Amino acid sequence: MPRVRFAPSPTGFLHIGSARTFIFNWLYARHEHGTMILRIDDTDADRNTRESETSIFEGLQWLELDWDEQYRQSERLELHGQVAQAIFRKGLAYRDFTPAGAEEEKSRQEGAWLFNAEMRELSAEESDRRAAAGEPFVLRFRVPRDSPRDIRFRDSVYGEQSKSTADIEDFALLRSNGLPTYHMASCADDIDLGISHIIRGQDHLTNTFKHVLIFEAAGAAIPEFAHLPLLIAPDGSKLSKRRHGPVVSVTTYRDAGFLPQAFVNFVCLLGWSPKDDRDRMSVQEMVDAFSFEGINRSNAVVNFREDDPFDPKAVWLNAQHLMALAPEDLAGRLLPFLRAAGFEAEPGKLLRVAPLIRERIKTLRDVATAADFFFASELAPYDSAELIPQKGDAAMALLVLRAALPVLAAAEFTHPALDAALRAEAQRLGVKAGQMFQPIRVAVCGRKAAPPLFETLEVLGRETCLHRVDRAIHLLESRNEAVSHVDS
RNA sequence: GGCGCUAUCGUCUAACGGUUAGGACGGAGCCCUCUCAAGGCUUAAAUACGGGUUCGAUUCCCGUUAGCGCUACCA
Repeated sequence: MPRVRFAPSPTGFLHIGSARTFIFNWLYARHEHGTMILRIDDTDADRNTRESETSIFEGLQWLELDWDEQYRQSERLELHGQVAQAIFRKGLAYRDFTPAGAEEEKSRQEGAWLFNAEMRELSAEESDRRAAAGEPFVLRFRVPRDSPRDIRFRDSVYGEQSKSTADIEDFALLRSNGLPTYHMASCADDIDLGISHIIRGQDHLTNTFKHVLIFEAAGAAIPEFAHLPLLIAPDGSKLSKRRHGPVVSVTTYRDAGFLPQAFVNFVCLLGWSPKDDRDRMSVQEMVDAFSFEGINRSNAVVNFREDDPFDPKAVWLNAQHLMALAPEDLAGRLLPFLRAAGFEAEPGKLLRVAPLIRERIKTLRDVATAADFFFASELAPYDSAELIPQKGDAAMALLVLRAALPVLAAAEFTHPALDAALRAEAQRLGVKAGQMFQPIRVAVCGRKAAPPLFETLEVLGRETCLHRVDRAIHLLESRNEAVSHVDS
């Protein structure tokens, strides 16, 4: 049974790239009926914040994906130290007493810094003596130097990988404050937690050679690796909080009214393909179809813009998922957005409205602009010119609306009955059906673009409809007066 | 600089040596239609460049170019 982990470091909000790494791990775990582990990699006390950790959980919760085990790296420091010690005792690591940020900097700038021979060759006696004297040191891995050999591993995405030890520097295992570095803590935990597959961003591909060295030194089995191509901005730069702001945060998608399943769908299609022509997929379909073979190797652009923070395909997918939702589910998700926009929405009514707007909204948040007239007690002001139908004039609008009043007052208030009655009235008046419907639509909705008229009337109810049509008539009358006044 | 990785329409991708290089988003057009949508149909749009290998290269190899990553006592 595979065991996989998502190991974010709490140094900012959960961004879309990290979320994708979580999703790929989760998809693999669920596909293989394995174990999904969440591990907070918080060994860098200087940069970790509690707020960031909270926001990461917030982001993960929104995804509606779960995990089976949870750990915090800072609570496992003892283990990391033990593994480091074991490596040290085997002579595979050494103490480096070079003060932090000392002259080494210069030689590093010039290029190939691999190790400091003086420290690497320090005698055991002197090393022990200086350590005992309390001199701070960094514990470094002693990368084999005598006869360079190739470190190899097979990546499930990128294939066979190899790198000469001659190109790997003596990296740190323990910092001078005694805390483990990422490499150390991560490998020690991966060993201890029995991680079988490490699925992470491609930015770790070259780090993996170091990790293989650590696994070997610790006498542990080497896990499988699957590195994911990176997500990048339209200009090719990597996604960053500083440069791209909140558009890279998953909570931005949440707050904009994306459905988690749509977000998961969008993100999993970035760098992975089911190899058939499917694009809109349910979470279960993604789980079923997921495999490392479907992951490709080149970076994927999240196609956002300054003026539009969301990739058009994400928006389209969201609309697709919105339409696939059961009305009750949709209404339930719409409600908080409606309330946030200041509408006193009653759930029963929303359930009737939801089917009318589902094909007309791209995000949940759109409900505020698409369904406002259902919930507002008074219509927002609109231009009376909107009431004038195609190839008609104000007089026609007035005629139609006046005629509509008694029909609306008398007809059975159902979709088919209203349809029949208003069509008949249009015919009687000698106007086209559209010319009849449009003024009523605007009178009732306050705008031209709206859901189908009869369902709308039905949901709105007789009283509201009569009131709004009446108001529209007054609007037109005062408009006519104004016009004739100008004419004379 | 060193090392590693990558390269198909604007974007996400399919084509594991032989296709008129396919699909999706977005764009354009048409249809449907009480508006707006949704839906349907049509259309423009790509194999970075140069060498090989091969009867035949998007596909395999080499080089160039470009991009990305690592090169921290960050992860």
